[in-house]
Amino acid sequence: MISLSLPSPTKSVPPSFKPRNPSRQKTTSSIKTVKHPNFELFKDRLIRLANVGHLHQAISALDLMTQQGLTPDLITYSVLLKSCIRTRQFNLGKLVHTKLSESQLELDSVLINSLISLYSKSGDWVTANDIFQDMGERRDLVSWSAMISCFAHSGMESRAVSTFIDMLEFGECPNQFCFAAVIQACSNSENARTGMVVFGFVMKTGYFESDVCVGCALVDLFAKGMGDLNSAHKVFDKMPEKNSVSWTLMITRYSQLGQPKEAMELFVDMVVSGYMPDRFTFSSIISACAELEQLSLGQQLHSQVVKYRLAFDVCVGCSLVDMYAKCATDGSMVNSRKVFDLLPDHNVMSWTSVITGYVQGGGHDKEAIELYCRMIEDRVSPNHFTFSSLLKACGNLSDPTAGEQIYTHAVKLGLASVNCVGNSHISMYARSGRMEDARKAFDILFEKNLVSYNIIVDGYAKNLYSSEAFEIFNQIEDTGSGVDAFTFASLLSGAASIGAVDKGEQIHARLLKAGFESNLSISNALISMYSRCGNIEAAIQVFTEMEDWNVVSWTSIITGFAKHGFATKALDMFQEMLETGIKPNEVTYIAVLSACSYVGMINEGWMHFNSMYKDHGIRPRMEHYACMVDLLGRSGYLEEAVKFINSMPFTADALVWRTLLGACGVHGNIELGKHASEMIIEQEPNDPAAYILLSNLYASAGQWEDVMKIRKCMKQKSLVKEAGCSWIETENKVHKFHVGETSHPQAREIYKELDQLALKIKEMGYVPDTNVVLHDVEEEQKEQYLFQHSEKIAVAFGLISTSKSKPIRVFKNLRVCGDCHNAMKYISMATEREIVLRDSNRFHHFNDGACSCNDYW
DNA sequence: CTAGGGTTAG
Repeated sequence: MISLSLPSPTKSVPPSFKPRNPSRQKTTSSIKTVKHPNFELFKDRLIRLANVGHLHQAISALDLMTQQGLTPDLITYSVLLKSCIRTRQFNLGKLVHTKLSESQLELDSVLINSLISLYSKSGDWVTANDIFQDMGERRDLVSWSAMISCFAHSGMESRAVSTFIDMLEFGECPNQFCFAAVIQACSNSENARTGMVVFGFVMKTGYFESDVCVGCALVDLFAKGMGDLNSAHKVFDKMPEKNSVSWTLMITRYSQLGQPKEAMELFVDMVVSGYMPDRFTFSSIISACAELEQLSLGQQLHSQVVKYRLAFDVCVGCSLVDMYAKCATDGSMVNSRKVFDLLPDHNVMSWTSVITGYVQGGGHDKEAIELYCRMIEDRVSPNHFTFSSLLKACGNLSDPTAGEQIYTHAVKLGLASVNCVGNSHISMYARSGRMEDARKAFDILFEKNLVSYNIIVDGYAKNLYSSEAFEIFNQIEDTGSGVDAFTFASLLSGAASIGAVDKGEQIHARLLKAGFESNLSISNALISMYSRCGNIEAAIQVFTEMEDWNVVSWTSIITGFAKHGFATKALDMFQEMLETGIKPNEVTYIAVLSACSYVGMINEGWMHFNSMYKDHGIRPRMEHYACMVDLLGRSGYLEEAVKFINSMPFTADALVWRTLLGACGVHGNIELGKHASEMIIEQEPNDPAAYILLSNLYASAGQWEDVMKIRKCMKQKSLVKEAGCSWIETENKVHKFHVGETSHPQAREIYKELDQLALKIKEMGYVPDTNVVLHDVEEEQKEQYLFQHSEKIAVAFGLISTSKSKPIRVFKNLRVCGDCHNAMKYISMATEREIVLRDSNRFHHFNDGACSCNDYW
């Protein structure tokens, strides 16, 4: 289960612990016996300096002693080392370690245990473990406990547990320290079962009653390990002795496990019961504010901590950095950064807090990586949390090159084997679309947990590798580690991306069985799965049967109605949502505005656009402006759309211009289209979409020379158009088709069906729209090209392989072409089948010769 | 000599 043959990373100053040369030892002891008259004097002074924390001076005193031929004894070193650990001056501690190695003294277990503690606390588990491994006979219960604890707080909980088991086999009997450490390691979903065994064990020993630390560890076992706050609270109530640490722990867990209000109430209880809140307590309730996104309360607490003189404490500082980042409604890091910059001392946590703030705030990923560089310059060593956030930033940026560099740093520090770093590494590749690398990163993990599985399943699903996604899903069920809400959510969104409604229904059945019926996020995922798979009726049913709705539920159903062309229904739902007192968010407004734009409701669109800031304080973002450009442009108000773009409070990005270019295509406005594509190319010179859209525009106007020019330009830049493809799910399998696809086993039947369809619909009045063919060839050949379009192939396959009672649901990665749209109407009439087609933008329901979009798209 | 509360991946 646990590999001991980890690649050994390069370490800083690895002192040797091999047994000393015996003759040399004799010399050492002979020096020791000859006591210089000043020896005790030097030693006393040194110890006094160390105890008051003047460590630099103490180390100078140590050097002076050695220069004068005096050999400081183990006690002197021990005091010095402890002081370094206590004051968290780990670099000085490591310096003492080097001097200790040079002194040739033989170390006893007490001193070595201090060294393990030093490296453990400085985040260097590799060196701590090397020292532990080299101890041999001298290893005692304290060493084992220190090592277990080291693994536990280095994010290697399973290794901590296996070390504990090794210890038991070795014959050591655990004490309260050891129990506290191993229970801590068990306080996560992977090891909670083991934790419960230890729980039974420890309750017989009496350590629960006698030791607050054991009690705290048990509170966490239930809270973090089992996710069961009620039981955690019961343990807390039963603790015979409480202190501010145990109170703070309980408050923190309430806040972290989604009950920040209860955390606040408990804080009041604590103060009323006469316990003094300290820096950790403040830190915890400031975090509760961040959870509640209550900026004003957070600011009040900020002024409180200023009064308590805790404002410059690193720990409180971290939570303030986090709170200001999470509560900034405009995504600005200004306040958070101000708090960070004012902190007099920075450590790993404060750096990690601000980096994480930048990453989670969205759109500040580059700054996060810059901060990391500054952190390195400041010689602060990052830990596994830091790397998690940084790799996430690289994933957000789709920049696997930077990610690989950062991952290399993690490898060097021995942190790549930490679960959350490995998981972020997979996620980084998956989000950059590099699934093969993601799979490699997944395969090299020492230990896979549920999160690892969820990431890879999600990656496969989002990148449309459906069979791989479900293969992994079956593996999860086999491992028995339990499928959780995240897995279901990933799978549902995967099924939704692919449009695999049969799979979606299966997952639905499974999650009902697993008891996730009333889980809000899952229900929301179901709404969007059914809607995105083309079954809006099922989506409505899920929505109606829910017990409670949040803004995501409402937004999902509004988006569903909008995408399926039911604009009025979408707007009615929005109204209803406001009446029930739910506050809309940015995403809700994207749904509302696009509902208007899909059907050309200009007045309503303007009304909502103006109201979003005025009535709800939501500042329109680029996407909202793009919706308005779409609404105006496609309704034919191209000049107004341009005027609108020029009046925007920020520079329009490529998305906005691409939207306008699309509208120019619909209305054949070549001049404006040229302008729009220039604007896109200026910002994204290597975006093939701009060239393709412009070339389509020229082609539909018959300007073949211009088409050729664009082709040539694209070739020079080696830009490739995203290949169009369509797919359909039948009997749990996704069949994917590209243009002119012939590799499908049933290709012969499919093309036969297509030929028959062509004849039939032409008789009914269908005229091929050869204008959309972008090649300058003969008419007849153009018609042939048209009947090789992927969406037509997919529909033909659907017709020959599905039963008549069900609608045919086809999905396309790009926008549906004009000729296909027209042909689908005829096909629906000729075959008396409903055809549901999802393109990159919206749904088209073809029924009896008409489309639900009323040809407005 | 070893211990408890603050950050993290989906």
